[in-house]
Amino acid sequence: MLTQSEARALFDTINLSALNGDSMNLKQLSADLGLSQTTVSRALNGFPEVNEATRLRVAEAARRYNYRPNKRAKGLATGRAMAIGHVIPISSKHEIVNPIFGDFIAGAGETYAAADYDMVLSVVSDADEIEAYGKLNAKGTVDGVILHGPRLNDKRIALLNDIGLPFVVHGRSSDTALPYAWLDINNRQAFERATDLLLDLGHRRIALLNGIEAMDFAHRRRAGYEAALIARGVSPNPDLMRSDEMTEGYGYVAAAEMLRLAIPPTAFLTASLITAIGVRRAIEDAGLKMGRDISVVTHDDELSYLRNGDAVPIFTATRSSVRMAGRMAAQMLLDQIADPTMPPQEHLLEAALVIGQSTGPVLR
Amino acid sequence: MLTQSEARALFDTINLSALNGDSMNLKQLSADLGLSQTTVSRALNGFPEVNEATRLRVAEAARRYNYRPNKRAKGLATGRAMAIGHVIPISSKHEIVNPIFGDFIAGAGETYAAADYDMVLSVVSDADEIEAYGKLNAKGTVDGVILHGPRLNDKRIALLNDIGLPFVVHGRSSDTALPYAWLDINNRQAFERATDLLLDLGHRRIALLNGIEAMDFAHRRRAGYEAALIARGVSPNPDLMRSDEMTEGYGYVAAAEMLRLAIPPTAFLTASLITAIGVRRAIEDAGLKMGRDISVVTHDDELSYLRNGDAVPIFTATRSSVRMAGRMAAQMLLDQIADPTMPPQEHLLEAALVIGQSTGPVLR
DNA sequence: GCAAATTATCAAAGCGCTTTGAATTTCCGA
DNA sequence: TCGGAAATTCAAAGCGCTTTGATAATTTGC
Repeated sequence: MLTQSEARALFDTINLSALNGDSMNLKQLSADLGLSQTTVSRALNGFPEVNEATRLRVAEAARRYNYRPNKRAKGLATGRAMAIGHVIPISSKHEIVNPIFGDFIAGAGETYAAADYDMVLSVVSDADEIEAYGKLNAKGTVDGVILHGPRLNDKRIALLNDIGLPFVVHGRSSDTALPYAWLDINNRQAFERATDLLLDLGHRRIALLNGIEAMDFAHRRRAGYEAALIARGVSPNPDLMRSDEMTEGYGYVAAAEMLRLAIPPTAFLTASLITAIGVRRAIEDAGLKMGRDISVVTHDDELSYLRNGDAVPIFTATRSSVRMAGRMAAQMLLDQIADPTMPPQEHLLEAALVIGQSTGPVLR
Repeated sequence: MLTQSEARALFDTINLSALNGDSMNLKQLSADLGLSQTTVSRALNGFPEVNEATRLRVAEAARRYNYRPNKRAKGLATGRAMAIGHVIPISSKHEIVNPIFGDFIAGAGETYAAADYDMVLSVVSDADEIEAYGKLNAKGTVDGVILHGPRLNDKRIALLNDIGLPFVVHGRSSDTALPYAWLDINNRQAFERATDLLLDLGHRRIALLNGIEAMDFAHRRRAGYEAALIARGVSPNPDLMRSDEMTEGYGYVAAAEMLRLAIPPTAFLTASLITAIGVRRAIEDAGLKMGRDISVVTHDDELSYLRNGDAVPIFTATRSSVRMAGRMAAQMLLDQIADPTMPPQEHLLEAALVIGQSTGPVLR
């Protein structure tokens, strides 16, 4: 018969951790190895002052016990969370929980995983977004954040600067005085080129189904569109411009209405593939054929589950992978965290203009 | 002139924390209040043994200093991570980074936020998924996980049971012996009813564009579809069944091919709205009209940015909000964590069958 | 062959919180 | 007015890690 403490001692020597996950810890592991916690910790973290033979022995034991340093303890000791935050405001108006976000997150997640960082998502109501950053920062939940969906003169940028939490903006914010790190595509130029293409094909009544124009990207796209029109002496027509959240239904309704105008547009420029799909539906409902009767150019974020055709694109499009953007933005942030003295990085990606089956010369 | 230590002392009394986030902490706060850390901690955490006047004084100071307990320290002391994990395997084959996932996450995120839990996303390569759970568990990163995209006899369920990490499955896994917590929609019945509807309309050649059938939900949907056919004496025709990832392109290609058959189908049953959009494109490309020449029924997850029409649905559909499912699954998991003795909860949601403009009687 | 330098290891403090067990204060009825 | 119960508050230990500042073991230089 064992005494209670004997039983306890025996129990402790048995390796349960590999099975039930009840955490082998450093104390236990170093006791088993007959080493100090210091040495074991250093062996595992690649410090130079530990004997190579010892290191091997430690590594082997760690593997056998499936030992993984407790994240909270490590974080508390080092002062680093090893996590990056993404705040997702949820509102009826502007849904950032959209397909673009999913792909961006996937890309960023790949980068985090490679660097052994976690990704923390905070879903908050629109009103609580500002507070959410303060909270993440004060609680020390994350080492940095990615800022999504920047608006014109976005006040979140100043906030993050003030609280001193490293961040990278996916997109840019016009009229923001402070320097800040950002990764954006050249929205203005992309839409200018897209509009140019349509003008080259003889189109003069070109409709713009833009995203919400309080969003910086949409603002820039409209600027590109208007600049291209004006450069050819076509004055932008308010009847042919809409701005809304980029849903399929928006594309359908807006296009259907415009096609019923006395002088309907001959081409559409839309802000997302999903909206373009709505436009196509409206075109076909009107008994017309896309690419012959009506041209469509869209922006294509190369979403993984919504491809714009295979070899030959369905839609003529300005194209830039949002997933790649996620990977890059995440890396920028990790770099900045690793070296906080670095000046804010800026990254402007050019979108490709790919020709698909949705555009053609204007009919006379 | 101040000595260094005087300057330091002064510095310490100034409330910088509210501005720069350099963490007011419990020690500092209780020193300022002239109270012990114990009392301050208890005041903030609502323990009964603290004087109400004191509690007010503490709360007020905490607010003024924007004090938020350090998450890692709290977690280390309590042994709880206050975080839930979602593992997202990323592979070329089966993209879980799909629109459904985004909405589910949004729903779950709402529940977590309300309970002051964080959401941790782990993006891993397909091969690393199993290890990812072990890692999250051993490091103590999360208190539980949601299991996504269960397959038939999914081995991840046994793994999570073994390591003792609380989890809830979004979906179910047929042929799994162990009891486990799950939330699923009644896929079988939904597709049985959808097929019934088409049969009632006189259709006999009904095509099924299913999801990947290694996935449990797709397996059940096919079972429902076949059961309905057989009940009416129609034998399932392999030429009219496909199974693949639910993209738009898949819907288009599969439908286009089937419409070229010697005896083409008169109706399609598809697994997602996106696939249905591809089917519609194929129908229109073939010069036919959806709802008149060809009927389409789809499953609709009520994604926030991809609505199936407004008042009148575009597609006749089996409908169930995946966002709501996210909310519920998250709550189930939190409940289970709060009371680990609870037997695993099971939740079966029925899908609504809503009639849209995409179905009609078969043409003779 | 011995002091000095180098290498390998360790004990203990500290990260910021919670919680235990004890100490202090206040309140009440006898 | 006094002793015990109730109400408050506190000091200290502990969560599992890293890191500092020794200490012990081994080599090296002369």
